[in-house]
Amino acid sequence: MTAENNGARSEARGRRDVTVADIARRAGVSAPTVSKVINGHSGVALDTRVRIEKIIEESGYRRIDASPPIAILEIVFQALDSLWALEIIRGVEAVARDHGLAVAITETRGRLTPGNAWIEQLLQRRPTGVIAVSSELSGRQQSQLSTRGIPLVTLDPTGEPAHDTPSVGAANWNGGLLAGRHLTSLGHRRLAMITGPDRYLCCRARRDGFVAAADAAGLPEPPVLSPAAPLYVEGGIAAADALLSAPTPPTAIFTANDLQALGVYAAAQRRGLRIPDDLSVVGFDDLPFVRWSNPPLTTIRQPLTDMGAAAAHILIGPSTGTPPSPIRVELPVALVARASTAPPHRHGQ
Amino acid sequence: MTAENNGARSEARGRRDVTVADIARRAGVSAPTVSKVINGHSGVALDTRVRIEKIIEESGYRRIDASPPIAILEIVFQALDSLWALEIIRGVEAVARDHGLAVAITETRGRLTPGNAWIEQLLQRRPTGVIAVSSELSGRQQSQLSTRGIPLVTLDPTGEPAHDTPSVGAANWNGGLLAGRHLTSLGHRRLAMITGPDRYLCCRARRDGFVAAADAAGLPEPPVLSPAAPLYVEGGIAAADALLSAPTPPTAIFTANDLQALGVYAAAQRRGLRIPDDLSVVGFDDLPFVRWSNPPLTTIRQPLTDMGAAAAHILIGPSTGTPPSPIRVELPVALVARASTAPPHRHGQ
DNA sequence: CTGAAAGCGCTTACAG
DNA sequence: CTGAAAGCGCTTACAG
Repeated sequence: MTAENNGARSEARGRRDVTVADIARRAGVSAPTVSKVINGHSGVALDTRVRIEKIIEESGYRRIDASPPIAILEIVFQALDSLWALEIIRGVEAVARDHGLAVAITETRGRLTPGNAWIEQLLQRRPTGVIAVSSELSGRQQSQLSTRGIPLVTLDPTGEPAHDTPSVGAANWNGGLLAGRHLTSLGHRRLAMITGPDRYLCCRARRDGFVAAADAAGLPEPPVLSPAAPLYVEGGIAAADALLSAPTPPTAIFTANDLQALGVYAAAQRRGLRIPDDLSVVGFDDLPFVRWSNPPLTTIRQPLTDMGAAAAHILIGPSTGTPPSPIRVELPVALVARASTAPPHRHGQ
Repeated sequence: MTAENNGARSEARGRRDVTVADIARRAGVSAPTVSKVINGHSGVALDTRVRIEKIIEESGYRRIDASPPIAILEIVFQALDSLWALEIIRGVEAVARDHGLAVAITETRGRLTPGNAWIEQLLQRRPTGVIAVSSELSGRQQSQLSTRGIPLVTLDPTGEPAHDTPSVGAANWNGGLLAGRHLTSLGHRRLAMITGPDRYLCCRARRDGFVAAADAAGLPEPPVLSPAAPLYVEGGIAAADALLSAPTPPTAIFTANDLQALGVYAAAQRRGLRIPDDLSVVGFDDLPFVRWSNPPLTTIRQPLTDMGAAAAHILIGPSTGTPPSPIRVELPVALVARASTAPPHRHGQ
């Protein structure tokens, strides 16, 4: 008996599979210690653990008696409550489908880092790959995945992207810049922005790009920035109310996403402000229904479906077995000018 | 060490798993002989083989280190392009989550019956259950599932519900009735409805309920029914254009879903018709964003999230192993009166 | 924190 | 055709 094993469906393999014993030998430790590392048990010194993890990684270790990975791509969302999520799902699904994979969805219910119950369950499913959308796996969770050869991609990462995790995002800073330029070139001088939660890097990038555009246009005053508001309609309403109550209110508002922009619509409506005559509004995302809002919303289009597809490709691409290279894919963004923006002070009909 | 095993993720189980050794004991043979039978190797007398196979069957033997059926609920959609789908996903996800199950999504891209490639892949995944949303599995597909003990539930069934498949839906006929009553009690006499594709039973039920309300109110003429229109904004625009071009246009339009209602908004806007002053509109679904449309849409609320949750419960409930009983769950529907409806001919401000 | 020892479920090679 | 023995990959319990 050579390459064949037991306790497992023997699959024809060119080379002998690497075993726990192999790893132990290379790491100069015993098999039980390696076993502990693989299963995330405690009782292993940090440096030993790190050394072993590295060797596991290099060797491409996989349990010999493990069932083959399930043909599933897992997506983790913080919340599943906006078309935003569905657009991403569609992109992932289209690519997964073409490769005979299903798509599994879980929601962390607002938690930035999914719980450990989640990862345990996921590990049992042995998916082909994982896409974390606006979520951050803990270091332990990341190594649990890599130990088992399950690749991870971050979509629209919320914080410092981990060094070795590929990520996909949009050109957020550029989007903010486009919004700012559009408004200043229309002649607006008193700009404001409703910002999103600070922990999202994407929101900060949008804000910085917007401020940069105002700066480049030589505006006398920088844009007024609202305190961070939730990325929902309600968040937009509250922030817009505050902004529009100022002694000299802005003539144009850029929002961190489309939902907030709809909130600005509602707040403006209540005050009898007409859009775009009295107030210009620019959103971010270009969700399918905003072209049907009244008036149709000018917004920065983020290619959510393409982003989902790109993430899926990164996961599926290396079907040869090579782990995905640590890369960052940044997809372009575009201004979609519709009817919610116009030159300022255009009163009358 | 007793029920614990190795070479496998040990899962807490109430009862000890049956092993090859157990079977050997019961069959009065050695473990290697049982092993040969299981793996289809030669060198076992026919009667021995038959006896062992019988015991394996009875004992429900499963390799201890084999992966258990995957803890996944599969949802099949025809299209994944509306918040409608996401609401259902959320409902399923919440229940699945509580039971440690993931949710997998596939899209048939407009096909009423998913392809056979889909079911082959699904069978390999061994999901815990399947929810078909507005789709119909072929008889063969249904029996492929039932053979493997994978339960199926139909959500919002499009046609004749199969006799033995449980289904979940909304009180569509009643919803149509509510819409009609609301409009007639407001004083409307010239009603119209934009209908959905005929193959959807839900759309026909909505229409029939609406017509029944008009009838009950003693209207001189039955509602004008548009030809079947796609359940999207564009479908609503085209159908509304036709309806509003009539010599004596309707004063109120009921649509087969919210997206179509937004299409009516767009068509009305183009003609300079104000809602609700010149035209009342009632939608169906109550998608989250329609309360932010301008004016906020009066609509029939369909509890999509609850429907998803109900479907998941039917699948998960019989965790004892009994198949779900053939039932139909019909969830109630409610009128959500907002600002898109008013008495007719209320011209002036 | 570490690993020798024992054990598990399963399979192979081979003697009868 | 059958099974005792040896072996595999992995894990657990526990002594140091």
